Amino acid sequence: MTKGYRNTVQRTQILDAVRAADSHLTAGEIFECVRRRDPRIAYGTVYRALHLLAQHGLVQELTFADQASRYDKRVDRHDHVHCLGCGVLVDVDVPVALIARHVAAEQSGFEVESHHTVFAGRCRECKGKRTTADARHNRAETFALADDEREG
Amino acid sequence: MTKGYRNTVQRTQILDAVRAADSHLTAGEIFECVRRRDPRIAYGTVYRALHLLAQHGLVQELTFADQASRYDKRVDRHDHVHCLGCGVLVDVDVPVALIARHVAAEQSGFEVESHHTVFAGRCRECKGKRTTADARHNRAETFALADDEREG
DNA sequence: GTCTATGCAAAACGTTTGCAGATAT
DNA sequence: ATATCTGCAAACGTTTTGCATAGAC
Repeated sequence: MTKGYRNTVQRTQILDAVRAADSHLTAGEIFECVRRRDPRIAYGTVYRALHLLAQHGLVQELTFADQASRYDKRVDRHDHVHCLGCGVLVDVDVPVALIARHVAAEQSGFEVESHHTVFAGRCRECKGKRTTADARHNRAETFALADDEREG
Repeated sequence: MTKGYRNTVQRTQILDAVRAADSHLTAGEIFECVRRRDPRIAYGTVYRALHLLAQHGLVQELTFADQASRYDKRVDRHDHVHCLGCGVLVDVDVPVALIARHVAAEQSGFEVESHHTVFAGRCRECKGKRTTADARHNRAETFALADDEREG
C-alpha cells in the first residue's frame, strides 16, 4: 500500500450507501443514509470520503445547475438525462458521442481525455405537465435591454 | 410589454459585462467588473439580473463541478471544452451530437429538449504539464475498501 | 508506535431573500 | 402613480477546514 490510505468502517458505509441506492444521491442524502446505522457519522467525513472515492474511481461525482453534487455508483463512462419537471436523473449510453471528441479536439486544440453529455427533457411522468420551474424555457418576446441587445 | 420587466442601468451594465468578456465569467467576476464603473452595485442585483437574462435567453448559464456558475454570451446551442490544468473553458460546436438525442430519448423514455456536452482535457499550454490538481486522474491501483469493491 | 481518519464545530463559499427606499414606465 | 427594481444585510444550503482524539496499520 504505497500511499497509506486506510480502510475504515465509515468509508465502507459511505461506498455501500452509494451502491445500494437506486438513484443518484447527494452528499446530504448519503449522510442521512449512513447516519441511520451510525448516528455518530460526521458531515465532514462524508465529504472527505466521497472525494477520496471519486479520486480513486470508485464513485463518480455529478454536478448540475443550481443543486448539490450527486454521486453515481456507475464508474464507467456514460451520460445522463435530467428531467426538468421532477429532477430525476437517468443513466444512458450514447456511444456515438465518441466521434464528437475528434471534432472538439480539432476545434479547440485540446487534448481531450473525456466527455459527458447531459440531456435535459421530461420523463414519462412529467410529459405534458408544465410547472413554474419551467419559466426558463420562455424566450424573450417582450423583454429588451437598451437597444444594443441584438448584436453578436 | 406584457410582463412588466424594466430596463435599468444595472441590467444593461451586467449584460454588457458578459458580452465584453472574452472568457466565461462567474457571477463574482461580473460583480467586480460592474463595480469598477458603479461602486454601489449589489451582489443580489447581479444574481437577480443574471437569472432574468438567462431566463430570457440573453445569456447562458453554465455549471461545472466544484465551482461557481459561469455566464456565456453565446446563447445558441453549443458545447464546451474544459481544461483540467488551468480551468479555461472554450466553446465548440459538435453538431454530430444531435444524433445522440434520439439514442438518449429511446434509452430513457424521456422527451429530450436539449443537450450539452462537456469535454475535459488539456489546452495547448497545459499539454505535458501535470499538476497536483490532476490527482483525480490517478486510478485505484493501491486503494481498496473491504473486499466487496469489485462487484458491478 | 506512528501516521491517517474521525468527530466536532466553526467558517468559507456561492447564492438567495426580505425589506425599505429608489427608479422606470 | 404605481409596480418593479435596487442596495443592504442577513440567511441559506453546500462544502471545507482546524484541531484534538480515535483508530488502522
